[in-house]
Amino acid sequence: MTLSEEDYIKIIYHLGKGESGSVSTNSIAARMETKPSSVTDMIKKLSEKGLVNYKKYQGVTLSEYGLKIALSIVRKHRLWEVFLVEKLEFSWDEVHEVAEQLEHIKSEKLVDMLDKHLGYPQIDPHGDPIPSKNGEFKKSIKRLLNEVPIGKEGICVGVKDSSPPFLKFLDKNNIALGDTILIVDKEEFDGSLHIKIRDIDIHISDQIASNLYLRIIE
Amino acid sequence: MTLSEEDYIKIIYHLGKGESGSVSTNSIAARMETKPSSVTDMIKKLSEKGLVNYKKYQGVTLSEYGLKIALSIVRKHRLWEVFLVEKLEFSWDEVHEVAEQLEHIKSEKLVDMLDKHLGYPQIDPHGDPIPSKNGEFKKSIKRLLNEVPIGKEGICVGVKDSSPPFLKFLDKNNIALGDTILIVDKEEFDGSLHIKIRDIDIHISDQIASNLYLRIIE
DNA sequence: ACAAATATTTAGTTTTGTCTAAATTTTAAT
DNA sequence: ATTAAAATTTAGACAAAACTAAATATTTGT
Ligand SMILES: [Mn+2]
Ligand SMILES: [Mn+2]
Ligand SMILES: [Mn+2]
Ligand SMILES: [Mn+2]
Repeated sequence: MTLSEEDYIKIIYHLGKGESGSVSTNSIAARMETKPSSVTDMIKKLSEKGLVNYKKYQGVTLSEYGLKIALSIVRKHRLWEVFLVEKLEFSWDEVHEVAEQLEHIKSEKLVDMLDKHLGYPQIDPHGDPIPSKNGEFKKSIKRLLNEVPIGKEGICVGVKDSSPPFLKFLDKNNIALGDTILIVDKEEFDGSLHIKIRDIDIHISDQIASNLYLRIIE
Repeated sequence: MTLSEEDYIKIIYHLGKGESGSVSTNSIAARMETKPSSVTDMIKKLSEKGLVNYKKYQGVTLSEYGLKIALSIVRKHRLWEVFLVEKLEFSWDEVHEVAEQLEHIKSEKLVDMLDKHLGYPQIDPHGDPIPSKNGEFKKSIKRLLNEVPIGKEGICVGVKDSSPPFLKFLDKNNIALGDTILIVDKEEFDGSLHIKIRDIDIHISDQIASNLYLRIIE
């Protein structure tokens, strides 16, 4: 597998999750930042190699073999992201570009030992699940913080309200994207929440909670 | 710089240290495991880019700019080797192939933070010096253990006698390639040595010491 | 149902890095 | 000083991955 083939396979995997299953040439071209004609050429090659199922004008889906490859690349990508954040002090939003390169390094032992070195993480810094060696992983869902049941834990992955006052509030309360948040308790009276973030308990209003997105595993 | 260009530059750097300075087309071809005609093509391109000095039939040398690039690749290669051994439990002889890939990852921050994560190592697992960010590094020399002055430290990089009995002896005494060895003292009488290896003091005969190579910095 | 718009594929080039075979230059041997 | 051997370069070709422009196929709007 060349680097380029791997990127195509990974993109087809990500796009293929948008229901319908079959992925269009143009959508791949957009994600790859290339031209549709180049995509057609590559799809033909991937099809000949048995990585995708393809019928002219009908879009493309991953074969079983292609899915296996896709998952192994996603696994590597997310493990490297964890490494960059946990070990090299990268922040949440700096890791993607580098992981995009590191995911192509070929060495089974490297991936295994990296996994071990990181303590077999289940999710990456963006809250996305990391496939196991044989391609299994738990689904994750994105929910507003105020809709998360008590006792659940998730990673802060986005805001609904992105106005400066709200962002400033988050900053002042030391809540940042990428933080792990545990829902400790919810007040019946006003819907406000007790949450635990970086081992510190804080209390936030329903208004705040309804503007923060959490990604939850399972 | 493409991956291939970087490999050529690195090889020209390594071959260029064998006196004479100028590197032959055939020697590059041998190291790259490619044909001399392919080397000529690449040399022309590198020459146009100002990375090497080249005159037809006269061999090639790195330009100042080319040397800078070469040192940055060597730096990355050796830092990754340290990472693999120190953090991922790779052994001495398993790291090269993987480092050969990792050295091409492009991210200044990655290299800086990796360096920090590793505690700013000065030498790689093979005892070779790691260039600093601005390309400086100490020279290293390979010497027989019995010729190393008292108080010096080095990394065990090879054997002169590779017969099974000798290798078995090393194994039994827990001396392995890649180990750091400190010369504690030398007995005048028989030339035997007191050395420290993995914090353990051991006593070895001159005969042993004259069959082990150490790589010493500076 | 049909024309217009959109999506996709084909045809023909380009760039990068490689190859083989042939030509040229340098080096080594008599 | 020639000649033979070895090293190097040139010429011509190929595969991978991209592009542009043109040709088809599919969808959509009326
Ligand atoms: Mn990638
Ligand atoms: Mn991620
Ligand atoms: Mn390399
Ligand atoms: Mn090394």
